Amino acid sequence: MSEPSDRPRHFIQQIIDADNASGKWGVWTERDAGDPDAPGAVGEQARARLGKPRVHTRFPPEPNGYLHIGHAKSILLNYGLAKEFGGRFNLRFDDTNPAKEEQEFVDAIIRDVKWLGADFDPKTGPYGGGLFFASNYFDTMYAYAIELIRKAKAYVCELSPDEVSKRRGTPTTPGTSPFRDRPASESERLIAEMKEGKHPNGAMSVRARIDMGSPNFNLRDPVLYRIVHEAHHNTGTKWCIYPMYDWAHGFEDSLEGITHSICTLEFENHRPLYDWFINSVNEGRTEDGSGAWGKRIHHPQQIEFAKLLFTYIILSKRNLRRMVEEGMVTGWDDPRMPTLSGIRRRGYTREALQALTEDVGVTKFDSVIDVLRLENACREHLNKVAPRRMAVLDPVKLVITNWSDGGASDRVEWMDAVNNPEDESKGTRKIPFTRELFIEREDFMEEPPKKFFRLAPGAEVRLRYGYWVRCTAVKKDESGRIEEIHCTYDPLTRGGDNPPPAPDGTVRKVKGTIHWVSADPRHSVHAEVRLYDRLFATEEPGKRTGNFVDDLNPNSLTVVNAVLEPALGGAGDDEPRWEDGIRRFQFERHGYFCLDKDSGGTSGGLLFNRTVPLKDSWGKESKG
RNA sequence: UGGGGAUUGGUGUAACGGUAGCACGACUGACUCUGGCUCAGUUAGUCUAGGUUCGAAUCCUAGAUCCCCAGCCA
Repeated sequence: MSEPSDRPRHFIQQIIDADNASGKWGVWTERDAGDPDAPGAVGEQARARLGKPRVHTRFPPEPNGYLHIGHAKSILLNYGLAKEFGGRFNLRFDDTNPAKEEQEFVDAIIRDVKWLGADFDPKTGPYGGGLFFASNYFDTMYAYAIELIRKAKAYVCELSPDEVSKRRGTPTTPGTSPFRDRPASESERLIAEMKEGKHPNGAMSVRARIDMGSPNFNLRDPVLYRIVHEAHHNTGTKWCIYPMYDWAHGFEDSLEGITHSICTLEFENHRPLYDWFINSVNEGRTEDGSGAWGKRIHHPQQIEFAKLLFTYIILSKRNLRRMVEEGMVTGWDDPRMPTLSGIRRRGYTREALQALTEDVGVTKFDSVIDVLRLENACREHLNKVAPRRMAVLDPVKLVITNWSDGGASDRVEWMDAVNNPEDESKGTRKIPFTRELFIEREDFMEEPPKKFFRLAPGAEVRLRYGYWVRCTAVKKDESGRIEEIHCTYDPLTRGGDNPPPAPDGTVRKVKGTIHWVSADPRHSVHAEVRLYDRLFATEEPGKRTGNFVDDLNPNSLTVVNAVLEPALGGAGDDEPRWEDGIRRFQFERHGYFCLDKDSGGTSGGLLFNRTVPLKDSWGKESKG
């Protein structure tokens, strides 16, 4: 199923190759390979999986915010590995802190992960391993905690959070707790009381007894459970104690049979803890379950990689949340936001994200990707598939003074326009050409600089798919603003084609081609078009002043009233079936745009978002 | 100045003791009914200093720089 690739294999693929070769994780069996009788690709994969080396990955978000493009790398990496090796991929909510987590985020995350194409559902996804919640493992984790207390590897500590912090020690001096040697029976009684809600928040905690002198602070008797009297989105008020990340995470992976637990670099210091907890539970346990402690539990391997960062973009959940809460943007799905919901609404495609993440690779080096690459990945995909349309964003009227030479002056000529020059199969559509048109104001200059190939007094240009026109006059209002550009057209250039050679053999050429839309209200539609630019004006928002707000780009949104060719008024037969339901177009010579979800809403008007502009080598040059 | 990671053109990434390659960008040019696309070409790199070796980006030693860690966050 996975495409053969000549790309070099990144370090995680190499680890898995080696694991598979050594048989480290065993093979898929009837018990965990999935339903072989399921219809289609799901059953097919389940059958194909049997007897093959196990590769089981997961994406474990905390539902305390929306997912962003950084997460896309992790999702695509984990899902991609499962797919490449014919394994399975889980979506698991790491919902161990009721104070921060909400159902809204759970729903949004599920939506975004699905949109990316990482189908975790074993009923529909051939590589789907399932949807899980860490909170469903709380009972098991609690039992493990009791086990560790009985093994003298954990204790209840009655130090306050503040005291624990104070007694943490320094890199070279060990920390202390007066409770680490108390009898197991006492700890067992207290943890039960904590669980029953007999103690207020912060009164005590359960701690692992590891090494108060470790230079790795994570090992200085880390907290396993803290008291939190708060309702949980999944377990309600059942629990008054909640497990900490380190204590919970390895068990979540273990319980789900995860083989490769992939996380980001900052968790490297936590790996000893990940291993210590599982090893501690396994101490005294046996392969066949004989003995006092029962059967050994599965021990996945944690692997860390560098997260994805971009220039001009902020990806900290805390700051994204702040932008939403303080109204710097309209919401988590504001098209300027780097959230998956935001860039989806902006018009980005999952294919672009897939291509980009594939492109930047997987390493342990903290790299920062130039946003241009994100934009380019999007252009590259959209260029291949987006249907072309004509739209004038800043209209000025163009009047063809000799239109009546070719017939009635109010006649409409229907021109053939190519839908996608990159894809002949997309065919053509008809666009109405009339005596009065709109062209882009910036496509005309009274005193053009050298190399300005567009319209100017006396100059001739091609109206794309229309006619060649030559400017003969300009009409201005009192303020000197151009109201109308008067032109004559050449009937021999219908469709925008070159005219036949003159009798003496010379071929007339035109340098510029500009787009246009009929000015006749019956043959055009209007729309609000939102032109988005970067949310931040500096490469590293917040670097200068310490506050990212200072680097907000005041021009991140420009709203214009545009006039569009009529085909944009409704879905056309020539449009692709976008799998995610979003209708995307290229507005010729402008860029890529998509219909906003609020389009045709209460106001009834069309509403487009600019996803990304086309590259513009003229704009670059003309600015100097 | 404790511990854990990392360092190859402007950016990202390969080379796993044997020709430093690829992609993006930038710059030239060609082509073009989108100043888009496409095509061709140019540009530019092994953090430093020693050592091992016939041969080092790769191994060793010392150093430099950057990132992470003292939440009852994840």
